[in-house]
Amino acid sequence: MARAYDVQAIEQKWQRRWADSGLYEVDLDDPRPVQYVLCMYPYPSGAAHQGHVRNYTFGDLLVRHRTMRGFAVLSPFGFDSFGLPAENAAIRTGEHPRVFTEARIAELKASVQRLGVAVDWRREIRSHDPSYIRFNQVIFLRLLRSGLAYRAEAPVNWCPGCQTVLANEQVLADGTCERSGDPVVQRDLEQWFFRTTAYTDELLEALDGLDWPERVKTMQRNWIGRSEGVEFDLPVVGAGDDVVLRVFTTRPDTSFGMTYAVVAPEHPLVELLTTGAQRAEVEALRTTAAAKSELDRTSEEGTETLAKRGAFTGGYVVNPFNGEQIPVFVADYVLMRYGTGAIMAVPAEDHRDWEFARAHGLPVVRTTKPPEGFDDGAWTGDGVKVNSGFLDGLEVAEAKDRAAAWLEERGIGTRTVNYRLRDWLVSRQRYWGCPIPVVYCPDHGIVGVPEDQLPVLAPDDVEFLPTGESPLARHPGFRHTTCPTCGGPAQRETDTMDTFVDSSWYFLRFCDPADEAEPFSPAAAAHYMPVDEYIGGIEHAILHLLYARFYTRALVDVGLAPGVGREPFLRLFTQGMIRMDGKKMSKSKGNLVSPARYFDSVGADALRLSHLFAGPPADDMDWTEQTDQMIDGCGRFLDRVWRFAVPEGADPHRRREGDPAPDDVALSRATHRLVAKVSDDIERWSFNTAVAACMEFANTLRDYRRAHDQEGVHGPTDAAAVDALLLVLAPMAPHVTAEAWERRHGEGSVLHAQPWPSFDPDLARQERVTLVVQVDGKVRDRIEVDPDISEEDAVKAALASPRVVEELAGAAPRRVVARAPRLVNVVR
RNA sequence: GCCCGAGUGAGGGAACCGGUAGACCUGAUGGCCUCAAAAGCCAUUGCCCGAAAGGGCGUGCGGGUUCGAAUCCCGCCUCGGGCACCA
Repeated sequence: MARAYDVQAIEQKWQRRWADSGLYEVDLDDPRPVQYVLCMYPYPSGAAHQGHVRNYTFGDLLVRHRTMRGFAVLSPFGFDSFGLPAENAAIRTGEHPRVFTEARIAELKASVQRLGVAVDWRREIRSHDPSYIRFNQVIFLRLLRSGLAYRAEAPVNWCPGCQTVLANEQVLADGTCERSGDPVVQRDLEQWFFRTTAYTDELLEALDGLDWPERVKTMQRNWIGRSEGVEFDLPVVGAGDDVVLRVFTTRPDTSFGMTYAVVAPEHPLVELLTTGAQRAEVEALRTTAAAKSELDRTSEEGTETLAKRGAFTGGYVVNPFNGEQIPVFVADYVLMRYGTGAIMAVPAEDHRDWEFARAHGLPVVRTTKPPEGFDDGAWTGDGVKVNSGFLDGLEVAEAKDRAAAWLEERGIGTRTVNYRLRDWLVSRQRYWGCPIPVVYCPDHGIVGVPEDQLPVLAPDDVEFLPTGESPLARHPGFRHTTCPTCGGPAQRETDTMDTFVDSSWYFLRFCDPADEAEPFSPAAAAHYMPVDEYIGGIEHAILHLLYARFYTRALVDVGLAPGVGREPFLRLFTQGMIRMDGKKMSKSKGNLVSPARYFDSVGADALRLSHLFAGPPADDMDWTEQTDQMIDGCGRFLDRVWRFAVPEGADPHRRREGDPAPDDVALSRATHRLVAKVSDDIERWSFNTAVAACMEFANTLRDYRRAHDQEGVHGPTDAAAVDALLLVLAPMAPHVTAEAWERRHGEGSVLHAQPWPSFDPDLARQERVTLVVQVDGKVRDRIEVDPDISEEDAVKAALASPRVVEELAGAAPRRVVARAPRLVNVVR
């Protein structure tokens, strides 16, 4: 495609110019009001792909736009550089993860710079840098000291073949190890945790005040999974007065309908409940349950398996509501870690209980009257209570409350809240991550490495073997150390932190990236935080965003971030993903379309513009055969803009001065409308229509110039139109607009240092608007009217329309609806 | 199964509060320019009837509310995403 200007030379020139001028560098003493615009820092997987381009195009638009609006915009960039892919590559090729990772960072950084993104590169951080590791570890130790980090036994995925713990991602869907193919089992091992559950309620409640997509907030709410209910005791038959089975339910109103109870295989009362005759069956069930991972336990379905997954213990408990004895089953679908590890079963009002009761031939007693015509299955909806003693006749909500109060009065139950959210397991048996700075001393137990000895760095002289075991665990020099307290021989922790820890505070480090004394100065963090616009993929809706919210609170509470707000991200924008052939475009799917070829052909401006123009930023975008043509179209548009702004050779348009003629005023009005429209569209993230408005304006400008070919265009009006177009396009296609501006206004005039254009609302209003005249809701005429036309005059004009006169044929209209100046509807 | 989100020309999309459906772009067709091509420029482009003027239909499907529905309500269908034994 032949272009109107030298794309490569101009883009290179301005990228250098922006970097050299420090236009986008901000400091604490900057007098301008602050904005913090941040794109989620990327895992460096190599050169940028289209997802990055889309992300950074949106972010850069905001950075440049807000800078022009007079803000000091903090726009940092960094790399989430620890992670599994580098270590897997090391195992495959023997190349050290650092070498591998830094090469990928160089590639990604080069392509981000080639995109022309405005970044304060002085603030670049990489999570594998020793300074970042150091403060990661400082924070860990502070959390440890305050009890927010702790070590405990937890069920983990264990591969017997590899003799190691696996991450969930390394367990295949069929429950086998991705490397050895052995079935993965659950094992209890000591692991490190962060106490996210200390903030459960706050994390849930504070969601209401966030300017985030409702979808993301809902996902977080579901993930936290708050459920209110009641815990109460069922006395165990024949086991003495104080032996009780405690159950949790959200439906205490259905208690009269419980016809059996179920306990988890690991439940401590299983031994006691199981009778001799049932022992073999119960033991068999417990053994298979223990061998299964939770994934297995939760993936089976159907009545047949339900029958096999539960066994009668032979024991009975008493329903305190009606004194009836009910059998106790053990089943693997009841989870020990949730609630009390035991449930009451009400088959009439719970789907799973219904299925289980059918499989085991257990009775069903309805306690909520189902609606007419509903006769089969569990009814979980509202209704009037029946068969429920003192609850009879009440509605479900009221009955829940009464039943709970009844239990509390008798001292056999309490209202409780259960959550799905668990503490965050942060230890990884991995090399390429931040070492956990802890030592195990035979005499002093867990001892944190003193802060002045940080960072604890992983040694480089390790072997990467395909055993699945971390090289750190096999490195005697790293492993054997001395106790910081007593100096005696001790063992170093060889686990590293989950990489989500790194990404949970990098936005704070960006505020003060060179600080050698502390993770960040609280004053600097308070100055820039919270992030005003956080932009990234929807795939981070739960984990990263929840962890970062937790971590920010924890940092405030342990005293590292006084004065910083508890919510890190004021506004969140989740861009849609790019799909190709119906699949997400990603490296692992092998369907990447590299931005590099567009940089080399149409240039960064055209590629950026096409991402903005393709559709709403939040929507998914399909990359098809037509996408290339669309990108070319954006290049053609930029060529037109260039030719408008920088005429080649002699200016083909004669220019006149003096008073503007009506046509000139019309162009001036269109210019004000353009500025108004683009300003508004950018505020509401409607970038695609902002681009469309620019294209429409270019058509208007073309028509104006063509119409005045003979007598000449009005110089000042024409120049103002072109300048306005360059200014509003400046955040979208920064290079070509910057060059065109400089050629028009002379060396030293920097487009992106100009203030964002203002507009006159009076001029931006349409001079004439189209009044639509309908008869019975069908369009019959269009009349050009003054935008201030009164309703009365609008009706008068409509009724005078020949088309309306014809339709009415002399009859009086039954009704006339007027919405001046847009519409009059004549109803016959 | 439950909870979200989305369905508009040949394609991407626009219509922000219920008021001209299809802005803008891509593609396609025809034309101008050219020795030719590229680039550029011009015109047409939802479907049907009609020579035209004009008319009818049309926003996944079926109903409803309204003077008026892509937009609101009810019931379906399809696609995408999240959660998925959480008691």
